[in-house]
Amino acid sequence: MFHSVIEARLRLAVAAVVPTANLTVVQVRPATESRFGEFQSNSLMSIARSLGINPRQLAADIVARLELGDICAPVEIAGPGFLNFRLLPAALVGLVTDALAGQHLFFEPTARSKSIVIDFSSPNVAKPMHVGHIRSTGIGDALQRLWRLLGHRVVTDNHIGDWGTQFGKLLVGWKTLLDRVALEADPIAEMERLYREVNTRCDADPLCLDVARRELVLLQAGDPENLSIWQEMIRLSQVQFDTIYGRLGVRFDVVLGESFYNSELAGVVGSLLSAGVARESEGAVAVFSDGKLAPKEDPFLIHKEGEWVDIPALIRKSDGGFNYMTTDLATLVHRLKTWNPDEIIYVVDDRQSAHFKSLFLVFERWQPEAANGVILRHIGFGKILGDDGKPFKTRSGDTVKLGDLLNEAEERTLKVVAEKRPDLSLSEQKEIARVVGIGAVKWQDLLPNRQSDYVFSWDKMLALQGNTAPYLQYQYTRASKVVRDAGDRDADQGVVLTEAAELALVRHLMNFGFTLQAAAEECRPNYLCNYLYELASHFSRFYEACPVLKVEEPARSSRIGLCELAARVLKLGLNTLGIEVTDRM
RNA sequence: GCGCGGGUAGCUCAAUUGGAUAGAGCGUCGGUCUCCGAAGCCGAAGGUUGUGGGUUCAAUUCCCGCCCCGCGCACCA
Repeated sequence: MFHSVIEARLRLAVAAVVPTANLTVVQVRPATESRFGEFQSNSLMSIARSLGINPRQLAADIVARLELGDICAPVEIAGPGFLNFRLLPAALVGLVTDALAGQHLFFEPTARSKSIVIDFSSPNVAKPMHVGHIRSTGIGDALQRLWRLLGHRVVTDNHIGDWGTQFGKLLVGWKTLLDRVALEADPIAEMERLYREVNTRCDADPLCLDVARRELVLLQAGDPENLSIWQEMIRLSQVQFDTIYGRLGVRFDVVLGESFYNSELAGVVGSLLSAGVARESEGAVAVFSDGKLAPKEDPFLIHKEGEWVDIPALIRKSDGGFNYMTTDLATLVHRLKTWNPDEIIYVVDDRQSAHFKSLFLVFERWQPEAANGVILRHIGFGKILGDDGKPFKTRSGDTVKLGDLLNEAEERTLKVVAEKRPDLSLSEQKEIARVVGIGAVKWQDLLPNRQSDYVFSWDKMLALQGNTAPYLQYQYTRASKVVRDAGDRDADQGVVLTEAAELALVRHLMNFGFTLQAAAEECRPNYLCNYLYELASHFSRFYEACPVLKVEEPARSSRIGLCELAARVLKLGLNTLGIEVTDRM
């Protein structure tokens, strides 16, 4: 790709002129405006600054050493020291020709493949998946697709909540209140009912709480009856997970729930104690501040009533039970041992950022060498809000179940499809409604910057105009329709790029790879969303301005080719976000 | 109180992490189908980027103060 060629050669030139320069800061990026050419570099100005020399003079010296005559017009030095790169028309034509010949699709796999574990979704056993799971699931799935597309080795791991204190109450409910018929009809709803009923009883009756605790202890001790009930609850929940993930097109390489690590937890605590990282406190075992960080940076300290006091991370409760910190440490160790990854990515709600900060620090203190060899990243995200600016709920104030949400998305879309396309059969309409409805939910979720909250709106996500999944999917159908109607393209006619709309489309296609890489590295799927929306707009303008099937050769074949490439990039890009396309809608 | 996010057009959000004249969508107003799919396209209006300083060729972005909003702050995850 031209981007990496230009960047590599620019680095060579910089190294020749300034041998001491840090070459990683030398970066080339797509030009912000077409009048600046195809690519630009702003890096020389900061290098000049750190060297205390005139940036334009430095730029002139470097440009004199720069060998790009085979692909670029003479490099322009603009303003205080920008470099502007304009591709030769033949280079652009060559790039498109190669793409049409199947040699690339405007991106290239990484030269340095990493292995990455991605932890996302993490639903709980015996509870319905709800709207809160969209974000982790959608963002996590998009990220794993992105990293894989670029040639990295990815392991996706669904860390299911299949262990914990809630099972005491669930067991009591199962043994005393279970309605077999209801369980048969809707197992999740029945288990949810059991939990709620026991929970309210326990709030009023301490005796009930005691019973629940006893059931939990029995479960943890391996009591056969409780164990088999627990396994049945997991099995029933897994059916729900599989249904939802099937509809979302999400799959995991491994599903290792919290319970998988039970046998490791005592060892983790023992190891942390003997390493001197943890100590006993008020009957519990906890990790305290080691005083090496400034109080403000230290997650194990908190400012209260005028002084800094300890807020240790608990790894064993005073009753002997373990916390999720302990489980997360055991999980981390297991992942390192099993996959030896370069990076582990946790796609979890931003509200848990303090937990991950603590987790990573505890691990560093516990196993410094291992921690040194892996990058641990908490990829957080904001909440989904309703129209009222408060967390998104149903009218009656309940959490919105994910299955219901997907149903509604499909139903609402079906109404639109039935109205717009009465000529299609019902089954075709339903298939379109499925693809568009699910796509709309995902797009709305992936489009905003992940760390900010966003407002959930049926009307906005299903709107047929504007920055929505239906708009992109529609542009895809237009492009692919032309390609279908065109029959075989005459490759011998060559690629001709004369119209402004053609050039704008090609320039944008060319930036696909740059965008994929940025989106993956920053773990920001919205970069790809923005890119694809712009691509769809560029295509639409091109389609409006340039007749395809009705124009003389060689423009005809050339433009069919552009439609084909736009369609392929749109489809691949959307698929990388976990969104499907249809040929008709 | 302390920490972490956030505050950008009437509304909902971007801004490739310090770049060139801060961009989209919705809404408003206007134009555009005898012509490859109008679920489209074109145009107009709309901004002191919460606020006050600072750093520099350049600040929505980095630093400091202040004002609002959300979230978190040992034995739930």
